[in-house]
Amino acid sequence: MREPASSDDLLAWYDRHARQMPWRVPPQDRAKGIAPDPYRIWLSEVMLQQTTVAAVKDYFVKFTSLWPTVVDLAAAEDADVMAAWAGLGYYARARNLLKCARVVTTELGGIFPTTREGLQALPGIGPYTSAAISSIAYDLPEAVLDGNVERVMARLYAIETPLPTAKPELMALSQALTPPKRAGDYAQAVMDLGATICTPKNPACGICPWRDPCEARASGIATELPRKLAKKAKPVRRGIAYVLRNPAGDWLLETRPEKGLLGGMLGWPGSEWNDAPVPTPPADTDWERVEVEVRHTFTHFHLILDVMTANADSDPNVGKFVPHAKFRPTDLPTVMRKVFDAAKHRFEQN
DNA sequence: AAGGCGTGGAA
DNA sequence: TTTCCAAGCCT
Repeated sequence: MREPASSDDLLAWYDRHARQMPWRVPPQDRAKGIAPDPYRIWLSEVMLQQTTVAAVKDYFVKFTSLWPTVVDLAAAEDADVMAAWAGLGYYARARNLLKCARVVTTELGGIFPTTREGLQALPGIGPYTSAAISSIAYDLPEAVLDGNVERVMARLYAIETPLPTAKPELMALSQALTPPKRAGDYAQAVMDLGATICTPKNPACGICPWRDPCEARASGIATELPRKLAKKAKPVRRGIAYVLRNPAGDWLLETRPEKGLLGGMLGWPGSEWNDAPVPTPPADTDWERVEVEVRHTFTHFHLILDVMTANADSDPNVGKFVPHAKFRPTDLPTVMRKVFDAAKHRFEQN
């Protein structure tokens, strides 16, 4: 009979192996009573939703440099925040980030709620993020359940039920293991374990602090868990993007509608994206097609774009010309930056 | 409540 | 090349 998993064993491992991150207060500092800044924990957790630590780090540093407090962020221009988020993906997060910052600033005096319920009432904060802020920022014993914890719990207790059906069961197991003290360190420890030891493909069971109590390891099925329902195949859609420059060298761009794909972001005018896109040139001029197609994969479809370029002085029927001096390709979402990269050689001087 | 919503790195 | 998937939320 094996001993059940203990949070103490994991915390002892975390004390020695905690990863360093720009938003993290290391366990040794935390033990001295140094508390994390709820603003930084909130910002990091929103950025980390479905996003890797490696991708988030630079964005976190940029955001906290530009906007050191939630009050600073609330006062920012929408376009500046969307531009700073460009490339990170899931742009609804950036829109909700601003909404949340403004609610906290104008209705809550710039102070984040200190309960899970209060946090979860805010835009962009769901079950995971409310638990993460509660535990990491306030040391409340709220259990986090993200992809890491799902995998660790499924293996530790050999849960064969596929996701997402197994979520409630995994949540109960996660809550049962969450200790009353050091809840913040514990939450970060399970996620570190999932990210570095209990990985999806080749878990390093030999050096896992929970190798003894792990039921999946005992049964030799660790790599098979968690089981998941099959996912749908991605369809291929096509589209046409138009890159237009006027005689002054300005670029024709449009701010996309708030809702939907790439909502609120800058982009090139273009057709709809479907099986057989209808051309929608934004100005009446001589368009030339770029030889190479742009390929990009979104969450639920593959996209192939034809890129059309032109120089024109007639008034376009959509969008706004952005002065060349103010145009930064890095302000564009990635698919639109790819379009620019494909088109730019057409506008280089000879 | 099932599907929309980004991106880049790893295998 | 393709697939998987990473600290999910919203509708």
